[in-house]
Amino acid sequence: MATIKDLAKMAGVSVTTVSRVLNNHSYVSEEKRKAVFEAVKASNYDKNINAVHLSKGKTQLIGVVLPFADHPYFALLLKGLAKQALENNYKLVFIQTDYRKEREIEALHMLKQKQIDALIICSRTCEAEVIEEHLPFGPIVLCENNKEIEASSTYVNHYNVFFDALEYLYQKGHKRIGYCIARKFGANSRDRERAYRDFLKKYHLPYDSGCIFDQCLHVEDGEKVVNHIMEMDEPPSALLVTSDQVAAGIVTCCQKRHISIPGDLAIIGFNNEPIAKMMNITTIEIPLVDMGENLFLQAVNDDLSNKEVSVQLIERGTV
Amino acid sequence: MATIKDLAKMAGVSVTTVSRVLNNHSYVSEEKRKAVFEAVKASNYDKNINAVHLSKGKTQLIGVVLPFADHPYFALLLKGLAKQALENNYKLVFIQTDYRKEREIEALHMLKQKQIDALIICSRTCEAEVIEEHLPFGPIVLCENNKEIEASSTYVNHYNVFFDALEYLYQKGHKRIGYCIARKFGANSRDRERAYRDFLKKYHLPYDSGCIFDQCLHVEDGEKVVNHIMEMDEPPSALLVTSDQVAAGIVTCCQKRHISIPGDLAIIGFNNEPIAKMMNITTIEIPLVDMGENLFLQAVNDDLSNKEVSVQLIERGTV
DNA sequence: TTAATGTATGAAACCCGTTTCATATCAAGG
DNA sequence: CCTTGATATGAAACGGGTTTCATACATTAA
Repeated sequence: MATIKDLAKMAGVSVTTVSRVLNNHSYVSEEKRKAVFEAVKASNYDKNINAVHLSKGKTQLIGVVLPFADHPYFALLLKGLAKQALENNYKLVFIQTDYRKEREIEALHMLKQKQIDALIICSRTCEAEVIEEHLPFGPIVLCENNKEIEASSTYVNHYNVFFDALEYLYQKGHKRIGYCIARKFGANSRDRERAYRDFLKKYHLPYDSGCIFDQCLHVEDGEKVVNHIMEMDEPPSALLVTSDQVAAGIVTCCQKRHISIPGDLAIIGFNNEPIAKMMNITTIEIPLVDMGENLFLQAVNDDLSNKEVSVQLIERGTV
Repeated sequence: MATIKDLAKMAGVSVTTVSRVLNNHSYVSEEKRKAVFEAVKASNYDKNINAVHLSKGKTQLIGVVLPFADHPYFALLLKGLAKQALENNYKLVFIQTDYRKEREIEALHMLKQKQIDALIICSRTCEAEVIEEHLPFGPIVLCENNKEIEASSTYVNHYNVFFDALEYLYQKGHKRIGYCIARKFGANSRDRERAYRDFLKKYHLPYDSGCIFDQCLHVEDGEKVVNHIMEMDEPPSALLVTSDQVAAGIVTCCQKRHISIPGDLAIIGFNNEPIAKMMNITTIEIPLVDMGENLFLQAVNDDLSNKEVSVQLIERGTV
């Protein structure tokens, strides 16, 4: 491949002038500009973008950390991220962690190594301190309600959302409510557990860890939950299910087993995924695409901000 | 940030020696090796990876072109890609095209600019010639049955698969069969249309463009299909649906409308997505994660290969 | 004893752009 | 006529690594 030096020789100008032409700087005569463009065409020249990156200290690359993409929650966040990346002339580096710390650290490392200009962590596994250590190397944006870390974030207030949803079910007469989450120890899960405990305390209801189902992510996990519930002495009469995928699985499975919804079991899903509409599942809509877009913008605008997004209960047929 | 020069000064050695230590080359005395490591620790040094990229002419970055990730088909491909990327110490650059040519070209451009070492195109929109033009700049891997382009590929033989599926339905007594696809003009869709026409010819059945539904991607598109079918004078008795998402939408919608499946309408889905199992949908399993893995490996091993993967009909309750 | 080989180290070239700085011309303003 | 500012251009430094080449000493084989 030709280099900028070759172009300079071909066009009979200095490399500086070539660079100026290629970057649309002013103060270049029309004559030389033309000569450079002709050389570009003749040699099928293209920049070695790595030289640009090195020189500028920027890569127009933003890292995105998420456990996996084959779930609507992350796929929709990613969609929003990708949309803004495109509009702002950035590319995304996709870092799939499977919730493994070392992979998240690898992503942080890319920031330190200047391979990416900023890092967006859609779901965190590392300790807060590890994140903080890397803050000097570039913007890190989080998708959680975390005031402890000095970083921008876009998040759902899962404490409030959960509490409100529990209240809603309580008003509908439910006294024994359970919930399904993806993993026990995420930041969001902890907020939800706090809300759950506070709710139980408020109404003097007993806490039963058997009503909390974790590892619930995909449609097929709904079946596990239903199987489990059928074996319980005192099964919950209502379930908060933090993904409509799982909610859909539960509803489908209950149909097979002739468990009436909402009669025997009420369900509130999350995210308002398309399947929730199709299956008439009551759900809490989270504007995931918007959140993705906002996360991206926070990553490139380096002033700190924390944005709480609002969610909406969509009442359908499962409560 | 400290540079390799600073380290050299601190450790009292040359930059060459520092580089050797950092890259684990032999022929460095234990004494100097130690001195360098101490300097690294003391200065919290890390490489500027862009300098490495420029120097080596490689970035350990592989571009992935796909229209969007919020669909199991692409999300699962991506999962396989990400798995192998991790194992082989590469990162993926995620390029969402929404099937827009200019974005695909941008991805090809990244290859020319050496920002990525190879490009994997999961779903192509550009003309073959555009791809071919970029072949000199690095490996391009395709996810389609294309012998015309001199590139590696991993693909499903959609002609055969479609033909076999149509035969299967024909043996079950269906004479009027339709199908749902995502977009009319992809490579896969053309193969399928050929199979469809050949099948009709073989059994002297009439071709009716009204039995072909495109823009079918998500669950909610299933509803559109059902609405359309209900208004047809001669509706198909069976449908090949190239995504279980849509198949699930159709099944759900038919339940609401009291259309019996498979009685009034038989359905064969594609991909064997989890929802197909939950909803007992007959489907053709495509090993998407494996395909993703293979695509990745083809991208980094630069010898050409074309791998046809085999699929499997999973008979369940919708035929 | 000598030639060949292995070990150890550093100077300098190289990868390929961007940017600063110096220099020069020309037109407008005072 | 002189100063100032806009226009135009190029040499060289810079970003920060990797790699080639040259050199030197210590072994080892012949």
